Amino acid sequence: MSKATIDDVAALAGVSIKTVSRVVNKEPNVRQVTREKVLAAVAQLDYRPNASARSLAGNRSYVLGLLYGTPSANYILDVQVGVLNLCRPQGYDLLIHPCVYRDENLVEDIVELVRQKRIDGVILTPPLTDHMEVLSELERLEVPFVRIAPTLNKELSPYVETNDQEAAYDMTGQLIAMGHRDIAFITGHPDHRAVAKRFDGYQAALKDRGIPFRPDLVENGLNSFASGEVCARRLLGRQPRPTAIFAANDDMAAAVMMVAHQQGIRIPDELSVAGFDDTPVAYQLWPALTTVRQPVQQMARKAAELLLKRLKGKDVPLPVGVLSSSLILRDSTGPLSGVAGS
Amino acid sequence: MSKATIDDVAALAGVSIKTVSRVVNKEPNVRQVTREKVLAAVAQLDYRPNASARSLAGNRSYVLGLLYGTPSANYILDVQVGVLNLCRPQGYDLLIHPCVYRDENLVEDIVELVRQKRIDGVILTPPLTDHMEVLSELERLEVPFVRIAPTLNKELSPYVETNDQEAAYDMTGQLIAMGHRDIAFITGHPDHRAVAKRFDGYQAALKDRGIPFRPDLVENGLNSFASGEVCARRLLGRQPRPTAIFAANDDMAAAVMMVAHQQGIRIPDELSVAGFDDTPVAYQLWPALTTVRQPVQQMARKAAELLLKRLKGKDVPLPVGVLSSSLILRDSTGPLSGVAGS
DNA sequence: TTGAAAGCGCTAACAA
DNA sequence: TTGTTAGCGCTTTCAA
Repeated sequence: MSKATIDDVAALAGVSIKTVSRVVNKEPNVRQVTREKVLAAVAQLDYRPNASARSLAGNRSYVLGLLYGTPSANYILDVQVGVLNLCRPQGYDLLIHPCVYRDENLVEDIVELVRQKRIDGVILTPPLTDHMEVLSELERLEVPFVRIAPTLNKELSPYVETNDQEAAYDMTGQLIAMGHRDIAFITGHPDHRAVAKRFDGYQAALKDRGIPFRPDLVENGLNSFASGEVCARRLLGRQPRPTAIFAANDDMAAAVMMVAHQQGIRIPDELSVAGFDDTPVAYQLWPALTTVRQPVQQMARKAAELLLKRLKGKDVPLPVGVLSSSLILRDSTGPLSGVAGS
Repeated sequence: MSKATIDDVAALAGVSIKTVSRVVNKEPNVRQVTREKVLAAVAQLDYRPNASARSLAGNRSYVLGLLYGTPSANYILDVQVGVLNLCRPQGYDLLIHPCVYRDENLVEDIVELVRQKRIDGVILTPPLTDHMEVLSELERLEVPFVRIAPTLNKELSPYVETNDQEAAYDMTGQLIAMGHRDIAFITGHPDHRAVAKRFDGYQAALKDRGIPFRPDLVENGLNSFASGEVCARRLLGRQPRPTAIFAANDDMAAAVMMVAHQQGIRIPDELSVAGFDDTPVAYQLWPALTTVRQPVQQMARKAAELLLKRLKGKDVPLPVGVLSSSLILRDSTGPLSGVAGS
């Protein structure tokens, strides 16, 4: 009973294998009685279609590939969950494929994956979303793909994005509204262009509020805690010292908080700190970190949805999903003590 | 050129397809000249064996399945990386399969995955490692599996484990050596038996050092930050107040630190805090958290290694891997101020 | 609405 | 050391 094939089912149900195939694949044009007969046989034999045979004959695998560089664990896991939640109920599984962005075998690895496993579709996360070589290779392979938060060549594929820039703009606006004028910014990793938009939002907010931009209050981080620490030390040495620091991600913001603690700078009384991403770290810090939450799971789910739609031929011309990030105001930001608000 | 088959290669190389198959699968008994001819043809045609055909004919898929409940993102990602590092170079890919431990479809889902995708082997992480129903189903399906940190029925499969209990023992010993006597413990989620061993280590250390066990200094957490917060408030209300709190994981330890901060209790002067896992949170907290680091990636790698060995028939009788955790002493623990060390 | 027959591209006996 | 011949279990024309 452990390995019934389509022939067994057909024999038991007294129909041809083609009919079994129709029923199993939920195709139309099968009489209700026939369908029921087949389903009964399927149940009785505990029949499971063999994915390999199906894949070989049908030239598709019911497997999606998830390609990612090495962003944070939480981000990736959220993406995985979001994608799986949508695609598993539809019979698709997920093959994961972490990549090293600067690896010379990057493209070759991907080609191998797609061609060998007959991957039906690919989902890309930053910074791979903007790796032109990868993108053109995927096009050459004619495998449909969808991108989460791409920044370049958006016409190349369906994609999902958030309003990062706007969120950074709003966060900066909040700080300004609290009375801050000397607001520093720690940028993200240069490979990670999505993160660059956050800096744009910061600059735009300053400009719109007529706050002079101080280049000495910008430090370039690499998304890591360690890089944030270096930036924080520099920024806290500037004169006049910034009264708020906005980091392009939570890890770097956490580093700012640590440096501030070490230097006896009180948060938020003497220094407000804001991050971006709302990682678990954010609420485990003390004081809890003000940050921006991206709906990562939903983005991934939406991306999977767009991809599956493509696979099923519903060829909507370049569908695009836009989801909103939200400000999470916690305790690490506040009005300057002894400073009047604006 | 995009879809050469084994026949094309055979034709171009002037050999039979069986010979091509031999070369591609690195089988012995092929003359060097022949091998080179074939490899040249493979390169020229950019031939990639079709995984589905291979799987169908050979009755195996070159895909491993990773089953996990919902432990932390970092843990899972480390496991994924560790497994992939070992299995990708050997031609195996990884299908991920997050499970809901208490879901009634749990077993059915797994059966479907294994049978449909013809998964060659399965890797289990806690708490699924101890889910008897899942285990016996896997046995019935006759799919080889390996477990990471199982606590029950260890004879059922190869497995990899660490010396959790010993590490907890050592950590407790450290606290005692620093002069602490009233050491509290926050236990982990009851489904997660691996975490229970940490409590055993704590108790053993107290006993061996002749420190009376105070049941009022034990609180039952659920591995989450929120549960840790509740436990911390209770523990810090006990009389006499504990001078150290050892939590079964970092998230709960982080909660202890937050509550201490809120109550104005200085760390480590008035309270030492220790965690377990060395998650990124640990060093982003202030003061940085003393904790225990498990070599998760290496464990996963080892697990994959044991599994692949099994698949290749080298049937070592129940191989077992044991790796060591290490204490990471940071700033959240220290001698009591004004209290003489032991 | 149903079925018959022909592969999909490979591996696995078995021969030679 | 190499080749021949069957399938693996499905999907897909194309007929009926």
